[in-house]
Amino acid sequence: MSAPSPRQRRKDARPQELLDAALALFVEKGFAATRSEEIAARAGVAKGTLYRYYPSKDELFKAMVRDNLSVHIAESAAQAAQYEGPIANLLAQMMQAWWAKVGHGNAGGVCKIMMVEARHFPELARFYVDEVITPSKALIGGLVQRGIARGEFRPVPVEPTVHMLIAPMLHMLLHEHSFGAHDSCHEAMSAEDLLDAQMALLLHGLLAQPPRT
Amino acid sequence: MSAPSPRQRRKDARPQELLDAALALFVEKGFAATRSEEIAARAGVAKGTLYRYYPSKDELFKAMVRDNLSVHIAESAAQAAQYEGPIANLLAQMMQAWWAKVGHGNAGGVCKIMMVEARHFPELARFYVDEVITPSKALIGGLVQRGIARGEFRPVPVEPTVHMLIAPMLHMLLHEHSFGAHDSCHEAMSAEDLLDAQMALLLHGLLAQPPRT
Amino acid sequence: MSAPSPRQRRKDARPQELLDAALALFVEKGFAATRSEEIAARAGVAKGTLYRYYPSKDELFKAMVRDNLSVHIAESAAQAAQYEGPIANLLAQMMQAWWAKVGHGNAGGVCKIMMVEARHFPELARFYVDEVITPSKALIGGLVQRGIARGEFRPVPVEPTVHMLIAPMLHMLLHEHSFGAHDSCHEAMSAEDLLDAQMALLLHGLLAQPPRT
Amino acid sequence: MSAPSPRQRRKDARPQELLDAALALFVEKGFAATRSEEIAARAGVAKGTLYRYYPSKDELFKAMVRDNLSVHIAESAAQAAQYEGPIANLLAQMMQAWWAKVGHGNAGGVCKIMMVEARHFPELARFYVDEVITPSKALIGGLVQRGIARGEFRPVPVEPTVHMLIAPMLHMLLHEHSFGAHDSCHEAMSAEDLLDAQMALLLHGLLAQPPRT
DNA sequence: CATGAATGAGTATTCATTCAT
DNA sequence: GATGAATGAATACTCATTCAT
Repeated sequence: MSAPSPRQRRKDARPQELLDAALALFVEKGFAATRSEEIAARAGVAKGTLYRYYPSKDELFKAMVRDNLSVHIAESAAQAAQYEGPIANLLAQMMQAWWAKVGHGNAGGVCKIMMVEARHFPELARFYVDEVITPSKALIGGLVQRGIARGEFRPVPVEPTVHMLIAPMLHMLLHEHSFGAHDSCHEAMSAEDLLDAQMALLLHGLLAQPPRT
Repeated sequence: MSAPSPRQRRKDARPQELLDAALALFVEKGFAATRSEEIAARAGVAKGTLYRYYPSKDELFKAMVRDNLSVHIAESAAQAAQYEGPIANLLAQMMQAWWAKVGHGNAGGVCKIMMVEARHFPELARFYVDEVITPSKALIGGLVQRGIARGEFRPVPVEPTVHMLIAPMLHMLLHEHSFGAHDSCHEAMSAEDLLDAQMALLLHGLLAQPPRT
Repeated sequence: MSAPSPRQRRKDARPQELLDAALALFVEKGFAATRSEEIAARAGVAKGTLYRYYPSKDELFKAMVRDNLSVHIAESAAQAAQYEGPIANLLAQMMQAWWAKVGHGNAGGVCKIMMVEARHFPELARFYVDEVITPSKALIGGLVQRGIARGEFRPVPVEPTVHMLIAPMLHMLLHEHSFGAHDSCHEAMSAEDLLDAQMALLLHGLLAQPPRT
Repeated sequence: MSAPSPRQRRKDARPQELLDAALALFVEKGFAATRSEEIAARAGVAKGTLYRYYPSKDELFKAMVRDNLSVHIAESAAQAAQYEGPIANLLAQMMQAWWAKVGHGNAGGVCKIMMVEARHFPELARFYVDEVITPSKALIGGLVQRGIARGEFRPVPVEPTVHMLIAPMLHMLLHEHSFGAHDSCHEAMSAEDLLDAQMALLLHGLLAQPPRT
């Protein structure tokens, strides 16, 4: 019944604090170049303490990835199921939402780091494919099919269309994480505007009745 | 007149052999996780021999990247300058050619590894942006503008269109290098067919007078 | 109030233990020929532990030199300032004291090793010149001048006299450290007796009124 | 009967050229810090060629030391045996000659390097003691005794006197080689003048009838 | 539980030495 | 003989992990 002591509160928050620290540092410097002591320090604990929560650097990495995946997919799927109206609008809206919530923030770094470390963590790569990539494609693919079914979209092949919807965002994400400091092509346009324009371009090719330009 | 000795022949080939070994291993395992001795072994020489040709692992990495870049860009630019006819055809053809020559083979790994290691080699990242990314964008962007100018394309904004043309290929490349072993979505379609379909989709949105489907 | 744990006690003693081990080994085998692991082993710790205390072999060397210098100079200077009486006696006494405290023990090895490694550590060489050699010469030179001023010594040139006072001791020191095992000339006379005799000889040339032999 | 070809002449000179290169580099940088390739380069030959003349770096070092020792001792001994006149003059003259021929030039570096590397080359240390140190002491000691016998010197103990005659020169030699770049005390006096003054001081204590100052 | 001192396996790099040409 | 390409033993240093306090 007694309220949790500050110490207890602290302790309960530890795993998440470590995960957050790991996320930030792994994204910034990569897995190999991040020392476990740095992560502990950033989380405000001593080196040894980290190992009370995660038995190894590898396990911490896996936990960090799992913690940052599949956050928004179920959410988006539910949203999509309920939605009624033009699919094109929903797609555009979902892209913007994903960029705002995932792509832009640190969590987007997980996409990059998964790509980088996939070879080292095959188990995690499979997990990522099964839990993130495949569901995401299924979600988008389902929407494309709904669009075709309701006559909104032309009868395009689904898989390439899904790729065309996903690729630009992921590419922007990776590019910013890798060359953001060196390629200042985005001075003229914000990432959001760029996404919008890309979406418009794609939808123009997708819609059965393109808007008059 | 004297024929080069086998030893000499061997010596002349060494740098390229080391570069090839480095490419394969860096792509497969990442920079940090690749031991310099492994590279030497794969090139069929002893540890110390590597250092006769490249003074450090870092320099070897840089040489490897430089060796695999700027090979196809000038080539494509020349081809584009001479071309007369529908831009759409040229674009489609260039994409296929790039995929066949770069994306598919080991050289494509350089794109992945640059993305992965850019943070560790800022100097190299800048080089890559200046020598590869910027020229590539300029080339594609120029073609898009020619297409618009000759009335073939709708008056779309150039930059997002360039992204839409580049992203799918790069995304496929990275995806295959990272999750190829785990994501078997490509069983049904070959990468080439996928690219074709993506291109068709995009061009449909791009062309002033889309073909009747 | 809490007693320091054995571990803590150990930790506090480590730096000195490492310094002592380094002194012994560097003197015995030279800087380059001493492996850092040997030093650690001699101090009773593992390789890695050494690097917790000194960031590199170079820094360990520097710390070791600093730890063994400037200990006796200030002491001797104070002693000299207070002294009243025949300078000759003071000089003789100081020589004997220096030999007993520095020349004979391990600390004397620092003189040898500084001589040996000065080329490799120019910064340290300057430190040694400024902190040890120059003050020592100043101290001895001051005493010679006092001796001349009070009519005890002939009006000899100061600098050569200082050299004549210092050289024999240093020469003995270096000789013992280098050839002690091979040159058994000292069987007949102890180092102390030899020093005494050398001193007597020099003073005989120095004193305005030599003792009748 | 045919005159030796230039190539032959070159070959005959090789060992000495290698020895000279080794001397210069070992003195300048120390044994461990001198790479055998540097020595070869300085002698104008390739790395492998060095090993045709000396089977190892160690052997080259030993040969270099032997080549530079015992050059002037026999000579001086002969000179001393013939000499008639005041011993003090002979001693002063021998010191100056030794400094000019050995101490000053590169050959003097051998004294330093012997001191440095004695522990690593015990066999060489013994050789040095037997061939250089002991004969030198014997030569000087004999002169001191002659001086005493002919009433020129006071009846001083021989061994300490020998030390007092040798130490200043050796000390100057070592000091210059180690701290020459950092200790500019010799600005006011040349080494030769310093030696002269030291000698005068010592002789004043040595002579039965000191000159009136 | 938390800590951080201690550990030692693992790696990049150097350089004396060999030997095919 | 002379060369210099190739070798691999040797070593400084790092950092994930352990465990006594």
